Amino acid sequence: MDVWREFEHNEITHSGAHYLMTVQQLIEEQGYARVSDVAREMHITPGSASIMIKSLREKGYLEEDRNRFLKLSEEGNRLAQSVWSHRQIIIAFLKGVLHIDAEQAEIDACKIEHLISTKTGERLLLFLQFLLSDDPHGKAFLKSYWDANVLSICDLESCAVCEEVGECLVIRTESA
Amino acid sequence: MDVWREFEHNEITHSGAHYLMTVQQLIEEQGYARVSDVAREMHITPGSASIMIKSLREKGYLEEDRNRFLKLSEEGNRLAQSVWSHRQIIIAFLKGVLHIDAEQAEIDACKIEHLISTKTGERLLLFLQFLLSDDPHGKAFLKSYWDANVLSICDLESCAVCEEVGECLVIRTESA
DNA sequence: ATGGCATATTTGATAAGCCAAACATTTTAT
DNA sequence: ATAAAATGTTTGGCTTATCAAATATGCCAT
Repeated sequence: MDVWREFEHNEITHSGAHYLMTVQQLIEEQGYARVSDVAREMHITPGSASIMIKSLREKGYLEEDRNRFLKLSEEGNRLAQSVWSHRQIIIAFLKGVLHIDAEQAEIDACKIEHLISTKTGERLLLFLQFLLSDDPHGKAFLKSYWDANVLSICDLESCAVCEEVGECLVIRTESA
Repeated sequence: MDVWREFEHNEITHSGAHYLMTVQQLIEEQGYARVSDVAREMHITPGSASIMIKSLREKGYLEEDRNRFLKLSEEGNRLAQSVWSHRQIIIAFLKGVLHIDAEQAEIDACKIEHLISTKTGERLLLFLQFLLSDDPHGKAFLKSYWDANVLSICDLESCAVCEEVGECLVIRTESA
């Protein structure tokens, strides 16, 4: 009961998820991540970053070595990966199926990526995978759907299934 | 830029949306809504409700008559209606297409209903409407998709397109 | 080894939204 | 008409996550 209060009961907050993903991204891009790197990247003050990162350390999502270089714990990595995957899947669906423009798709995905359940993420992925599979019904359906609805109101330059759908699924299935 | 900060920039907060929908629901069900009715219905203290309702009044979403009976302003009504429609559409998609079980579908929908853009809600509705239309590609696709994927992992008692999809769409198109 | 810079942390403030508890007001019932 | 019950508001406290500004720590170069 009180489904509406579930809004706060999440594995990670929106803010927390973005700290973790930023650490992951910085390590990938430049090999390391310190408090100030995260702050710069996220456009928040070092003070805010310091406090939030301390809290994420205490929760076991982040670790710091003797030289103050951050890395994700196993749990932190799992979380960041999960949220990131959800984002890719949602963006692929919004752009590739519903033909939402890229900017809006990213905003929508960013808002809900940490809120959808594992099950929903999983099923949405299966759905997209089927649409891209060799089964002819998927393509026939999409074509028919776009012909009937979307093309007439579509504000995208291209209405083909976006490349990103394919990319995302590859990345996701590799890392899963 | 800073897409992740968009999370806070919404027309209404999660909490606010539920206050408005509760007022709407109470008026429908019992003809009136006072501060204490809303508090009781939402399982929050009258103090909290008093403060939040004052704030929603100041923002122009709620009005109070001389006898302290609440009603939605035009803007409040529009917002509540919009969030409620989004919820119905998302639930219909999660249950009817992805075969997420009812309980999880409601939780997921409740978390994201106030966060998705108007465009996304609109397109998702079109998508569902097409799936339910007379066009044969929709049905063929769904059957093929479920045969290939979902039936094998489906934990629902029934895998037919849920009744709710139809209901929701009727309600929505009537009120739109 | 001392000044200067980058980096990190702490402090005090803010905003939302909840709680409990005290207080105020209004309605109802006798 | 007055006591009791229902209803509404205020106050102070809590949490999360931000900011600005002050302070601390460490590092490098002269």
